[in-house]
Amino acid sequence: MPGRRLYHSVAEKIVKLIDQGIFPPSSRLPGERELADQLGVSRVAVREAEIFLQARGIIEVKMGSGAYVLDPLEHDRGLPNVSAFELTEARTLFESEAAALAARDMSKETLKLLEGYLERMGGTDGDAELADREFHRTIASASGNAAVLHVVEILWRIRMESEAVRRVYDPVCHDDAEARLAEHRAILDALRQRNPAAARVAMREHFRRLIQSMLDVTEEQALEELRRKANESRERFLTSFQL
Amino acid sequence: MPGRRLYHSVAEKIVKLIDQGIFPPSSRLPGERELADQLGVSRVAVREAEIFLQARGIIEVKMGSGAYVLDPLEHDRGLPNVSAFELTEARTLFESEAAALAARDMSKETLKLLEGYLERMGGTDGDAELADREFHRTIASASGNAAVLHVVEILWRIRMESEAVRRVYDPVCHDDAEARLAEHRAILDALRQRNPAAARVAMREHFRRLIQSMLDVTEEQALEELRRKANESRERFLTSFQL
DNA sequence: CGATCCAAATTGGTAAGACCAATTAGATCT
DNA sequence: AGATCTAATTGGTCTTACCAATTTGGATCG
Repeated sequence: MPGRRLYHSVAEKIVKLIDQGIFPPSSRLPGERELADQLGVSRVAVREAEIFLQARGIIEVKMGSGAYVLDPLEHDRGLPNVSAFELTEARTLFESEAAALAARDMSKETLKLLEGYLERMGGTDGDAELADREFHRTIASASGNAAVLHVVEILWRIRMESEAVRRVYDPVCHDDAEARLAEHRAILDALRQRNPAAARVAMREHFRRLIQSMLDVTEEQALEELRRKANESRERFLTSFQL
Repeated sequence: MPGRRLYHSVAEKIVKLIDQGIFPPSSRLPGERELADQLGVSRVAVREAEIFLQARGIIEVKMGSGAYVLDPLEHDRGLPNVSAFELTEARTLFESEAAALAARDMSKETLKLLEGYLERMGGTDGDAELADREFHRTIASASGNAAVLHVVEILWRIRMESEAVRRVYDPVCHDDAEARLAEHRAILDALRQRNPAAARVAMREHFRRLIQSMLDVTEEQALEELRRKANESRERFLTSFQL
């Protein structure tokens, strides 16, 4: 199948242009007739390619308007409906077990990798979140169990891509860099000692403090919401009085 | 998008016929011209629908031959490359934590559900595997944490759909019904006592015995492989001698 | 009677052309 | 400057024609 039909090679060419940034997310592809001209195929082949790409969630076709490149975030990514608290509780339970498993057999190379991520987490170049993710992913990988790694990767995908989770995590992570760094250092120390129980405890401690910070932030968000509603009531009352 | 274009409604009609079992996996759909007649649309609309369904991995189109319904197992399901042992180790760590979490607050309804699944697991109507899955899923659901449930569902999907895992699990599960039932009974008892530590231990014990059985099976499989290779060598030697 | 071969039938693949439906852009009017 | 209208541009559906690949059925041969 792949590559045998004309529409498939047309689709591949379009995807290449998207990947090269020539047509970034939200941009509009040339019209069917123009693309057919440029690629030296019939309009049917272009239409078929675009149907294929639409089925794959890569573009969206609008009648009379054109074909638009979808932002990858607009795909259905199969993310569950999970709150930040639920995610953090799950991470507490599962990532701590991954850390304990990894601590049994740490290599020098892995420890050096983790040290490097820790350093980047303390940096100021906006790379901290990615380094954080890689720190955790490296630990899961060091467990030597592909299923464990897969689960940790899924948890991190939820953390990075779920709107509901980000709304709570982002303000917390904005304010807690120092505590987070210290906790990750403690995790690394336990791993360096190849002490599974210590690694489990250090990882759980990290998430316990994270949940506490999240409670602070969500309380602040709830207070902000209450204040907003009180202001609305005040304005409505004054408006009624004036009428 | 959905339902707006003709090809989309054609695709939906085809999927309905597949879901109704009228065109089961591996069967061949009617030809484009015939489908176009039956549905009262042009052949182009049928082709477009089939391209869409092919992009979704639901059918496979062969030139000169026809469109064939794919077995769902032939999709790319995004399954990681995980061994049966890795999966079981991960389940040991993670499902035991889910059970401990669920044990904190078990409802009468959930316990009754679990009892029902246990009964079906002991039955002889080939329903045991599904009941087993639902037993575990219900526990994860009783944890009250959607992220935990999501992880357990993913682990079960790997268990059910990964060829490598099934090759090891199936012979084990064929032989160990009695032990499995007893272990699940122990898990249910711990949950009934709302004892998180006991639930964790019972779940881990279930997997410890499963891993032992898996070791037995894989040793048998390895011996079988050695015998097969020895037979091949013998046959090759005899053939050479005869030439 | 079974196996083989070959032509015809059937299947999907590609294209051109016609016309309809929806949107956008530009011109005109107030 | 904003509103309205029209033409241009866009995608949507269909018909027709012909090509490429596979399957089927009948004829022939051993």
